[in-house]
Amino acid sequence: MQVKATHAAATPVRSRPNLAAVAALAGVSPSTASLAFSGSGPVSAVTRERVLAAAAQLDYAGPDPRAQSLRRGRSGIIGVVIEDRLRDAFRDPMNIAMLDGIADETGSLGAGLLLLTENGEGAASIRNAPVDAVVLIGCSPSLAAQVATFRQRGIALVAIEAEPMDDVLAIDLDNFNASQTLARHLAELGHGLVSVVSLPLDAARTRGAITEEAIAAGTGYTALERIRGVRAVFPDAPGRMAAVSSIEEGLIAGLAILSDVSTRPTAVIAQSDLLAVGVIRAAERLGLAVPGELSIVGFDGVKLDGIAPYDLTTMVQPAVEKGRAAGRGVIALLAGEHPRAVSFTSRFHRGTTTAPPDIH
Amino acid sequence: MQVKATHAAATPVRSRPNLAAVAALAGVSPSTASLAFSGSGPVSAVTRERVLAAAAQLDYAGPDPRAQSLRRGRSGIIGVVIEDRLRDAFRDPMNIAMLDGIADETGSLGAGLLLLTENGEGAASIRNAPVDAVVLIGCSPSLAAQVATFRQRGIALVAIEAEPMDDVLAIDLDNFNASQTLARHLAELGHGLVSVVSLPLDAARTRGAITEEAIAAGTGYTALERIRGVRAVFPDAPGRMAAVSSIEEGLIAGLAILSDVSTRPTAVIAQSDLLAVGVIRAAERLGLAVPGELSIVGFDGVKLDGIAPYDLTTMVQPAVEKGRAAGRGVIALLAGEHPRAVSFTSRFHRGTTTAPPDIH
DNA sequence: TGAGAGGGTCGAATCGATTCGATCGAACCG
DNA sequence: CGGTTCGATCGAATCGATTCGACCCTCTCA
Repeated sequence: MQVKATHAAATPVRSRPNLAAVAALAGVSPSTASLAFSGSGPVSAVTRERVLAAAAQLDYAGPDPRAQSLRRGRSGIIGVVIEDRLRDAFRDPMNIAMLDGIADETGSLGAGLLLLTENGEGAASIRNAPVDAVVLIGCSPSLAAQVATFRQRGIALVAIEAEPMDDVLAIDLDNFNASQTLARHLAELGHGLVSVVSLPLDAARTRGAITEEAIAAGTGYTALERIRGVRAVFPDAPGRMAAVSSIEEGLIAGLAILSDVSTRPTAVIAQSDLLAVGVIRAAERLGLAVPGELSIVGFDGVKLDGIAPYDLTTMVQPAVEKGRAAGRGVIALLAGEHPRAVSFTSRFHRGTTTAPPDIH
Repeated sequence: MQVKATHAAATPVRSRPNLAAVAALAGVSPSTASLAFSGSGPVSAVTRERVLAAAAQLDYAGPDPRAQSLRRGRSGIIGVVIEDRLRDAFRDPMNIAMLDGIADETGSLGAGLLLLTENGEGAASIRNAPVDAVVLIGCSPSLAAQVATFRQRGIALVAIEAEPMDDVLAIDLDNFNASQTLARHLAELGHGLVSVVSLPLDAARTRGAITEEAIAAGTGYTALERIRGVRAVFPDAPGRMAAVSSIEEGLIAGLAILSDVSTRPTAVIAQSDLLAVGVIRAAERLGLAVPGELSIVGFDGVKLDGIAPYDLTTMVQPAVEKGRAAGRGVIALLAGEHPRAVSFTSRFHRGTTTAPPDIH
C-alpha cells in the first residue's frame, strides 16, 4: 500500500519484488533461487547465502503463497463449515472443542483453519475458498449443492454428525442410542410424561413446538436422531425446538414447557447441557424443585463447574476426540488414503438432576 | 480423489477440467469463457449458455480459486491471529464477540476468516498464509517478526489492543482509564488493600505473583495497561497472573490471594469477568461473603445471566464493536484508504459485588 | 452510402513460483 | 588416465485463470 521511499533512488519503483528479481540480483536462475528457499534439492551453501542476501536487500518476504498454492495445487488451508453465525456456534463449548480437536491434528500439517459459514453472503465465499479439505460441523444438508462443488473440485470432505453422503468421510456420534439411554433412565425412574428441548431442527432455527411436520421437514441431523432416540422409549414425547444451543434458549423453551401446569411434564430431556441449564433456570424461576418436582437431563458433558451448581445427568460425548478424528481424516484423505468412517460413543453420567417423579 | 468411471470411455482421463478445456469444448477462446464466468465484460447470452453447458458437461466447478487469487492478487481471505490455543482463546466470550464483529463486517466482502495461532508449529503457516489482511487480536509483540513479514508482503494489518506499531491500524480500548475507574470506585468505598488478578502477562502464560520483574518482562499489552491503571490509584497493589481468562484460572488465583488471612485484601480487581467469577467462587469456598467481606470487580461486561447469580461490578466494553471496527478497518485498508485509529471507551457498571470494606 | 460507434470475441502477456530433464564440472574409482 | 557418478545449476514448461488491446462485424446516423 505505502510507497516505500527508502531505497527508491537506485531501483525503479517495482511494486514488490518477486523470486525472479531476487534471482537476478543474486546472479542465479529463478529455479536455483526457488531451491534455495524451499530447501528441497541440492544448493551449495554459498549460493543459498547469496540468494538470501539478495532477498534481504530487496526486502523480499519469501515465495508468494498464492503462487505456491497454484503451482503445488495445495493451499494449506482447511475449511471448517459452521452453521450460521460464529456467535451462535461458538456459544456452545462442544463446537469449540471440536474445532480445537481439528486444529490439534491439522496443525502438524501446517495448515490454518478457514471459518466458513453457510449463511447468505458467505455462500459466495464458501464456493470459492481455496481450501484443500473441508470439515462440515453439524451442518444441514442444505449444503448439498456446495458439497457437490467441493467434490467437483476434488476437495476432501469430512462431516461431523451429518447424514451419510457419498465421498464424505463421516465422523459420527451415537445420538440415537445415547438419547435412548437417557430416556430409559427416566423411564426406569418412573417418569411417563417427558418433554424434549431440541437443538434447531431446520436452517431457519425456528422456535416452537416439535410437531410431526417440523420433524418431517427437519434437516438438523443431530437433533432428529436424538428425538428419535427419545421416541423409541416415549413415542409421543412432546417438546420444543430451541433456536440455538444456549442457556438463554433453554430458559425460553423451559418456560414454554413448564408454565402450563396442566401439561407440565415430570422430566425434560434437553439436547445439550447448555439448554438443560436453561431449563433448570426456568424451573427455578417457576419455583419447581430439581430433581424433586422436575427431572432434567442434558447432553454433551460440558464442564459446568463454574457455570452451574448442579451435577447434571447427561451423556458425556468426546467432542475433542471427534474433532481430532476429523482432523486425522483430513490428513489421511489429503495423503490419498481411504480412511474409514468413525463413530463415537457417549457415556452415561448419572448426576443429581434426576429422581423419581413426585407423586402427589 | 476418486476416479470417476462415469463418462470415462469417450474423453481421455484428464484429471480435472480447467477453463481452457471448457472453452475448447464450447468453441470459444479462454478469455471469452472467463468473461462468461466472471460476468464482467460483454458476452452474448448464447455464448454464455454454451460455455455453461460445456462446463456442466465436463463437470467443471468454476474457476480455480488458487489461480484466481494469484492473478488477482487477492485471495479473499482475512487472517485472524489469536494468541495460543483456540480452546483458550474461545473460552472468553470477548474474543468470540470480537471475531463475530469482524465476520459481520468482512462478510460483505465475501471473505472468510482464517484462524492463525502464534504457537510453535502454526508459526510456519502464519508466515505463508495467503491472506489479504490480518487482524491481530490481543497479541503479544512476540509477533514483531511476523508483522514485519506481513508488511513486506503488503498485507493490510489491523491490531486490536496492541502496542502501537507502524503501518498497523490500531483498534484500542481505554484499558488504563477503565481500570483506574474501577480502582477509584474501590478507593471511594474505602478500600485500601486491593489485589489484582491479571490476564496473562507473557507469552508463556506464567502463573504467579505480579512482581516488578514480571511487569518489566511482560508483553501482554492489555494486562499491563490495566495493571497500570490500577496502580495509578493503588501504587503498590499486589496480585497474581492467570494463565488464561477463565473461571477456573480465576478460582486458582483467587485461592492463592485469599487463602492467607494475614495478607488478605478487602477487594480484588480481576481483569476479566470470567476471572472475577472464579475469584467469587474462591471466596465462596473460603466462606467469605461477597461483597460483605470481599469486594470484587471484573472487566468486560460479559452477560453472566446464566452463569452466575451475581451482578458483577465491572467495566462494560464494546467487544463486538471493536471487532466491527477492525473489520471496517480491513475493508478500508484493502480499498486503499487510510483509516484512522479507533479507540473505544468502556462504561462503568455498578453491580452488587462491591461494598465498603468490613471494619472488624 | 460512408463514417463512426460499440458490442462481442480473440490473442497474448502476465501473475509468481515449482519442477523435470538437461547440462556442465569435478571428484572418484578401477 | 579414462569413464562414471554425483552435485550444482540452469531452461523451459506448467499450474489456471484474468485482462488489456486489437479486431471484426453490425447497426446507426448524417
